[in-house]
Amino acid sequence: MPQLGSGGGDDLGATDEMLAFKDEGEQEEKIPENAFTERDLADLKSSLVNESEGSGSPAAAADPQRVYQEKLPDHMDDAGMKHQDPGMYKGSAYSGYPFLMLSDPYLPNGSMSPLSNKVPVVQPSHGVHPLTPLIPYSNDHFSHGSHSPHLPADINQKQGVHRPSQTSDIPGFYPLPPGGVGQITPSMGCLLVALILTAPPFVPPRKPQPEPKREKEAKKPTIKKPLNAFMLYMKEMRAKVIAECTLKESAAINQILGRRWHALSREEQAKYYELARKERQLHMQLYPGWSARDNYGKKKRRTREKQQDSNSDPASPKKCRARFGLNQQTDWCGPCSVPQQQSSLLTFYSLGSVSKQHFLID
DNA sequence: ACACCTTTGAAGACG
DNA sequence: CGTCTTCAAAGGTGT
Repeated sequence: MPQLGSGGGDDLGATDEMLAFKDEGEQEEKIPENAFTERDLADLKSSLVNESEGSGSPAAAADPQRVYQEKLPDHMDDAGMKHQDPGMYKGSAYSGYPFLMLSDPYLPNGSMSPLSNKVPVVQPSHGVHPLTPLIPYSNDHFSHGSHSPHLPADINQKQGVHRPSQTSDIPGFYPLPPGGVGQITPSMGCLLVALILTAPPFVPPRKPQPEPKREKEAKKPTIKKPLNAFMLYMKEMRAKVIAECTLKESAAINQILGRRWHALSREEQAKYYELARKERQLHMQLYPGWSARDNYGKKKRRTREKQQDSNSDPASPKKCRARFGLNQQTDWCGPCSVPQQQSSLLTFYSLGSVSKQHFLID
């Protein structure tokens, strides 16, 4: 491992990161540390170190380019989506893919990709049913109208969107339709059969819909943004971090996840970038007319004052990169969050040259 | 009930 | 083109 700058006596591969995080004192204080047991904290730190080692390994360091979605091989490009893309996840790169691969609920016959015959590799998230896929889009999007259980009625009808038939390779991040169980093919295996046989017959309660709810349903459903790579990573790892840290506060969890994200190896991150790319493609196919702008203003945003505060943070990664003329794509900014009103040493890892530079922020 | 916090990345808006 | 803004998830917390 190229130890650049520091590294001296520490035997930990990710000394730089760890030291930087600790030395800067940054957001550690924001995390309610009293919520950690000593062991949890140790575990967390140790896990961070282990992951950091991965990112700092010679192999990772030798990787000249970070694999962002724009830089992914062309063979994974649109062509793959247009033509069934049969081998997308067949490669070894995804052999251990942690997400549950379910049948594409949008296929007319609910057929599954051959890949789906593989045993779903699920890291059983705590409190998450093992059969529960990671679902980025709310069921609301698909529960409007009996004619089209999968798509918002307005989109389905207005835009004539047909469910893509080429998405069998797309991870099953989308909700199963209400009758989805019946569409699951034998490839889902005996497990579902057993579940169905042992479970009492499910008779959906025929509760009359209250009028207000109907009004709500009549409202145009909000189509959420597709999740980006980090969001997908968070979704997968949140339960794990919560279990490790006995933390529940999302803000603190997200801070940890952000660090872990940086500690991931390029290859690990590439998996999520690729998945996010496919998510976007699927989203585009499902909602061709949708724009992120559609959701602008649907959330009440914080006050202008707050926004300016956050923007004035001199240590935000974006600002750091911009400030020092670093490449937003290839230069990874190390621990950038520094206590406000305080000078701090920032560390940048330029992937091109595998060099490391320090900048003093005032 | 709902905004805020906190993270990264994508996309739109804007100068 | 570069920069800024907004939103995506999540759940405790505060108003």
